[in-house]
Amino acid sequence: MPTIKDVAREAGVSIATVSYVLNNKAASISEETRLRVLEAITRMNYKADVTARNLRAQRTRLIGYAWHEEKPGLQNAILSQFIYRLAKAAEACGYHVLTFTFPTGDPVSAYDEMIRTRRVDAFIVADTVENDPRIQFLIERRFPFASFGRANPLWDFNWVDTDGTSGVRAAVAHLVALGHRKIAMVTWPENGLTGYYRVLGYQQGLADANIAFRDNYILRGEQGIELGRSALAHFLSLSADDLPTAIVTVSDLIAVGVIQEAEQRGLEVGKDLSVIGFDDEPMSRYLRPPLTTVSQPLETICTELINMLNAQVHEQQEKTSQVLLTPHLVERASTGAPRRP
Amino acid sequence: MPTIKDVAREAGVSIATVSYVLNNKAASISEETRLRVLEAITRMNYKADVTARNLRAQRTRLIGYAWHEEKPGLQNAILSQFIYRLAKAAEACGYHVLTFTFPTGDPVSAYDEMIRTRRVDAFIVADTVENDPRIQFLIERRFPFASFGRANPLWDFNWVDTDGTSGVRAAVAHLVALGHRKIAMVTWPENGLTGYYRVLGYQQGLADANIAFRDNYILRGEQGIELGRSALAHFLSLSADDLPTAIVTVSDLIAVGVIQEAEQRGLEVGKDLSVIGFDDEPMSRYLRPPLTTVSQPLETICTELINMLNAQVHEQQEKTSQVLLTPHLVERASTGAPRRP
DNA sequence: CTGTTAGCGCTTTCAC
DNA sequence: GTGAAAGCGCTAACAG
Repeated sequence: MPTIKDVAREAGVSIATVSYVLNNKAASISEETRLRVLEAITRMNYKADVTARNLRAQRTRLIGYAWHEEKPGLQNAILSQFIYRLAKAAEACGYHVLTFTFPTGDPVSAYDEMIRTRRVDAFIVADTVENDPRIQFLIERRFPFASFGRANPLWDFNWVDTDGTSGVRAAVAHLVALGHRKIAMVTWPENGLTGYYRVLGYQQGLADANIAFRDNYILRGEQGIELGRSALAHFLSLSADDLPTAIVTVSDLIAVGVIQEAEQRGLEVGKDLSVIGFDDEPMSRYLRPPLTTVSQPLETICTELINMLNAQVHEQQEKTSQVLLTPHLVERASTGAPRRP
Repeated sequence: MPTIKDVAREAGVSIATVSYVLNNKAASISEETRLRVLEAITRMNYKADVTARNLRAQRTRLIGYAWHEEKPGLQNAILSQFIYRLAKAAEACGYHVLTFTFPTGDPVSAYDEMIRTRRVDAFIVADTVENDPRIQFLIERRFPFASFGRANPLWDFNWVDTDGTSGVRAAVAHLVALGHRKIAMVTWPENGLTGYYRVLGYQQGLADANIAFRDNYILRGEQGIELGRSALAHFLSLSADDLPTAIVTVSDLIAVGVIQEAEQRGLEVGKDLSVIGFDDEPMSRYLRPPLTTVSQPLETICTELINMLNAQVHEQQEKTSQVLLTPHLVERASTGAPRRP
């Protein structure tokens, strides 16, 4: 591998000159030598050693992303799309994404290690939980990071999030427009922030249409498909008059469960029962019927996150920013007018 | 951030001494100074700067992994599990995984860039295709890498792969044991190597049971769920006598499509029709019925890959190795004895 | 305009 | 046993 010295020798100049050419330093290099150096560079197929550059510049151009242990069946395909888009957005700014893992019990020390060894310039945190200890830690440490997801309304840090409230609200509005009045919801356990905002959207959507909120129309649980199945079973066990005609869920996976159970019980989804998911996973358009769902604007999320990092790292900006992105509803065939409104 | 100098000053020794202690260099440091240094290190919360170390050692302790653009609906959840396990296996050896992306048209130049800038010490290549240009390039370049997946039987390089042949063969054997004789297969287009090996297993499985191979029992296509659906539709269009009682597929996603179509047509999967997938995706156990499938030994795959890299990078080993891992069949309820054998 | 030189933080000979 | 010093490959004052 040629170094800057080799190029300098080849071009008959000093290494400083090569460096100037490399970095387009205004320190005006004569066109003649510039070309000579450039020619030597291409001839030797030279590229600057990034480690040496980084040592000199005291940065790594690396963004840390902690890879989450996936609980079987619980995770969605969204995260893997997310990291792909993140890598792309990072590359557009000359960064790369360095992945690492952390033990479930102790999320913080893996981040700490990365900071102390100066492995990365910043972090992207995703899949956050309420009062996420990683975020608390990074705030205290005053280390640059941006989060996909909120953690605590009182904490001041950079985050981007999908506005789950408006997403679910739009979902409910869509159902109401179709003529539904008996709309149930399936969501995660009570302690999560993401679920909280989505339930809020559900309640707002009902309120918009002057529909009373009923406790027995909301069901909570952990596991995606299973949850969807048991949720529908639960709703169908209500008295005939109370049977919901539509079900809003907080993930496509849950919606899949609802659809499976419905088909098995001979209900035609989209006709007898309307179902809405959340995420717009790649497979959702291929379900039968294709799933109406709320689409997460992943690409925008990622570019926003990277922008925040840039603002923080480069421009030493102290002010944090928060971005709430309105998702859009993708109307497909799993929703339709109720049979008996 | 404290540097080695700060520690040296704090402990009243030279930086060399600190370095010796840090690296447990046999250059016998007296127990007394060793403790003094150690104490200074903890007091200052010091950790060696990894960039400086890397520059000195001429390595990065980074493994490059190119993130593939995911075609919506085509990808499986396996890859995202794979990269998590890979990150874990890498960390066990003091490495981290650096992700990058490449444009579909030109896979090679992104790898080239990483090499020339000395960004990574090695690559892990996954999701390979026949005659994969990335592999050809890395072989020519003589750059350390290991591949999850084969590419060309004539090329000599490090790879680990799931033995699709034995996996599908076992799947067929399972069906035969249950009493099936009319076993069809759904697979990818003809040009892929992975699909080739799996079809081979299908043929071997039939041969094992003295069942004749029929052309119209094999269907090919691209898109997972859709393919499964249309495949079943095709098979059901055969004359009554020819109707297959079991279907083997090359992915869980395809199997999902088959199951969906079957349910919709009133067939009870596991009774009227047996279906087998491949991959054992996280969600597959939660399908109704739970999917019988061939499980990829991801954890072993990843540790093997990292081992190969270690052998190549550390021990300058020239000899390549190839590992074919036998997957195991996970028997669940989507398979059962045929109704009319 | 170009070259000399001092580091960035660390490891490792080579002296003492 | 410990320290001085060279140097990994690069950038950026500072001279000239």
